[in-house]
Amino acid sequence: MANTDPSVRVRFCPSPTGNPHVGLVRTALFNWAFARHNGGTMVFRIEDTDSARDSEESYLQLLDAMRWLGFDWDEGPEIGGPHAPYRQSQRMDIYADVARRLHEAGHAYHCYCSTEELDARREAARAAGRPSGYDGHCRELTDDQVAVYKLEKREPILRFRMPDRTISFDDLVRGTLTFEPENVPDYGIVRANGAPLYTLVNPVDDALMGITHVLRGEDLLSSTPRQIALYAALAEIGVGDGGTPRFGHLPYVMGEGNKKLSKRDPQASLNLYRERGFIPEGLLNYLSLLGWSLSPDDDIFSVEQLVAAFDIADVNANPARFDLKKCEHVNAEHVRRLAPEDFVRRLVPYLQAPGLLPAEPTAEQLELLAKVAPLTQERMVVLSEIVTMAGFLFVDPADFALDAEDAAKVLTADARPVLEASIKALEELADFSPEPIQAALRAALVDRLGIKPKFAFTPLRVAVTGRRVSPPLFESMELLGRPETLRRLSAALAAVPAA
RNA sequence: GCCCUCAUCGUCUAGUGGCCCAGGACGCCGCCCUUUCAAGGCGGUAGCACGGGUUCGAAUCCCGUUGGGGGCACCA
Repeated sequence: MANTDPSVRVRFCPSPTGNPHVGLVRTALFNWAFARHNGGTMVFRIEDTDSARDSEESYLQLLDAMRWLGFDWDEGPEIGGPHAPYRQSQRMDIYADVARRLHEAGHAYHCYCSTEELDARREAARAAGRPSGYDGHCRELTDDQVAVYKLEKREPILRFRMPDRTISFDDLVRGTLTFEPENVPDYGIVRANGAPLYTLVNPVDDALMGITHVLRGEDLLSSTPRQIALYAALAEIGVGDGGTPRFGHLPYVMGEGNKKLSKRDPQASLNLYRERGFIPEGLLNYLSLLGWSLSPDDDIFSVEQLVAAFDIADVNANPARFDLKKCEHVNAEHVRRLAPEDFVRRLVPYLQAPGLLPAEPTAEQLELLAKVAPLTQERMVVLSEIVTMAGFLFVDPADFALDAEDAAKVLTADARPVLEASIKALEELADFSPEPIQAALRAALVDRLGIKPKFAFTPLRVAVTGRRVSPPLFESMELLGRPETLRRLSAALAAVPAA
């Protein structure tokens, strides 16, 4: 195991817009694993400075997602900490003060350029083959110029003054990165209406909260030199302890084709995976494989194993495509590893969703679930499959219906003798449990009628469970009970077309 | 357009100069097992983007090309 460092302080700082998505989860996972591996501190901060896009609902979903995934935090919403509050919307006074001091110290200046002017000059720069960032127009305005702008009732934004020097840093996953000053233009840090921007609040809070390692998405890579410059300015005016965090830029999680998985992409939605019945163990295992690996020949591992081995230095730099098939496989492996009681407990909500179980299941219902669960555990990929696999046991007999396609394919005239012989054999059976059921049906159908097992049992399966794919047949019959089993076989017989 | 970045089977990856005519996993294709579907077992398919260097030796180091991705906001 790599050396650990308890002084590590990392943060996960999403902005509450839209639903949590898998890219966000992977970022949270790596930060959390890094903190826990080192015995360091995990800070959870909410970056809600964009009132136009942030929502309380999204904030609540974020908290819920973190808890469901099993991520805990040492400082943050609901538990507080030495740097509280941890929602940026509650820290506006701090930012206003820092912005003022930055301005006074000459690290930032008022910029009166209008959006239209900016756009026009940007276009011109592009056309001329020059870098298209801010051109420094308002860097050194004279008092007269400012007076004119004020007369025109222009409201300035506050813009950070980038130093005229090469900035390079040692990225934890990419090595040394270097940026020349002409490519890192001055940038806005406070809106004209006084609201601070992410470009200001993110580094300010990282400095104030003593963050030592910033592990974030690759999309923030090119803004890193700006933040490093801001850090230096903050140190100069006495904000934070003067240190600059190390940065590690995680590769993208890509969707279909070659585009980054975006929040709008349905395939990216964490809620979707929860609803389908992915379990946190499976999802986190799979997500960790996107850019990292535990060992050369083992893809399936626990969160504990991940934490024990995780090092940001081992993370790949290249973007990874999200592969649903593999994600499902990894999840299935973890479903199989669940302890039986745990498995049963997690199944309950998936049967409640379609109304197969009430909000308060009875003891009998839970007992039945406990009996059928083992028959389904190793053939299940996601938990919601319990509905199609075991729904036939929980559905009200009056509502039981056969899968139309399966019935049409299997319950043909040929099935008539099979059903008749089966009903007879099962009526006469003394002990209605799997072994005797199998023996009796085999004798009646395979031995006596000479039907191949596959053709003998498939019609029974459809008649009893409603579909061609189900848990083992004889166990299913036992759990259903003789009366209902016979009733369904008779109903199927009645529906079979005459020969 | 400018800047940054990435590049091993279809996909995720192992590989940090000799252990690699490249290992694992998912997928896919066969076969076995079998009351269905899975699971499991066995076998197969498929890759170092290209071109130059450096070196006794390169998937591994350097340069270039090509291709992918990102940034260039009063979003985060």
